[in-house]
Amino acid sequence: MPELPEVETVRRTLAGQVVGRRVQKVQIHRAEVVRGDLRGEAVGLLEGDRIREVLRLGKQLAVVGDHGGVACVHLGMTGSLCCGSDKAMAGLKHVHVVWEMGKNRRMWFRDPRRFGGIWGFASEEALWGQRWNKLGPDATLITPAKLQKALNRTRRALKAALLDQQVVAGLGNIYVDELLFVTHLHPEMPADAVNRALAARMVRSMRRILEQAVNAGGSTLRDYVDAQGQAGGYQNQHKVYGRKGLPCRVCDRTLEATVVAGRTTVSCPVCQPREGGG
DNA sequence: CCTTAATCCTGGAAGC
DNA sequence: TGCTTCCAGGATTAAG
Repeated sequence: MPELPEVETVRRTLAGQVVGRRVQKVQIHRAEVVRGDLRGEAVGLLEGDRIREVLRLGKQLAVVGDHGGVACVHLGMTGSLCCGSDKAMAGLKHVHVVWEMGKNRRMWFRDPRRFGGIWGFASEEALWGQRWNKLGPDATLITPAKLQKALNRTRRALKAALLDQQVVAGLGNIYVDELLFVTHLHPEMPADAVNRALAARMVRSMRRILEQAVNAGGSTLRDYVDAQGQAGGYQNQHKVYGRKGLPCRVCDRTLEATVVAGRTTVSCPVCQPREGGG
C-alpha cells in the first residue's frame, strides 16, 4: 500500500483505538515477519506494555509502549495494521502477528505478500539509532534547502531520487508521479539540475498533495485499508497515476506510460516536457 | 557512480 | 469456465 498518506491515515486511526490500552499477549503466527534484534521475542513487541503513542516516519510506523518498548511496523506493499473485535479479525488470511488488548479487542498485522515486517526495539532511542537514522527527512517536514542538497548529490533521474527513502522519506510510485505532474517536471530530469527555487516549489506541491491525500484517507488501489478497515478515496483524484492512455486533466493529451527507475511511470508529454516548462 | 534485473510472495485482472 | 501470463503500492541485493 502504503506510502506516506496511507501510513499516516493508519497512524491516526490506529492511535485512537490503541493508545492507553495494555497489550496482554502477543501471538506470533509467522516468525519470519518479526525481524531485528528482538526477533521472535514477544516481550520485545510490547507484551505487557501499555501503548503510549503511535509514531510515523516516512512509510514506517512505530507503536511505542510506556516501558520504552517499540514495535516498528513497515507495511511493504500489501501489509495492513488493524484494530478491532475478534469478529472483525475472524476468517482473515495472512494474519501474522496479533496483539491481544483486553476483552474482544485486538490489533493485528496482516500481509499477504510478506514484503513488510515488524522490528522490535527496546527503546525509542534504539529505533532512531538503528533504523530510522537510515531514512531522510519526512516528506511533510523536509525543507527546500535539505531537498535540494539531497537531490544535488546525485545525477540520477529525478524520479529515482525521489523514490529513494534516504533522500526524502514517504514518497512511493503514486505520489512521485503526482508530484512530478503538478510541478511540470519530466521524470528523467537529472536530480542535480534542481535549483533552490525549484526545490521550494516541489516542497510546496509535495505538502499540498500529501495533505489532500491524507484528508481523503489515502489511495486504495487494491489492498490498502486503514486501521479500522476503511478504504481511502484519493485514487479518484489522481492526475496521472493509473491513468495511462486517458486524457490529461489539464491539456487533454493522452497520458503516456514509460519505465523509469524500474517503475511504471505515467506522465503528460505536454505538461511535463523534457526541457522543463516551469 | 549508475542502471537493470532478480528477489522476497500472493492474488487480482486480463488474455486466450 | 479455466488456464496462463502479467502486473502490482516496497526495498534490498547482485550483476553489468
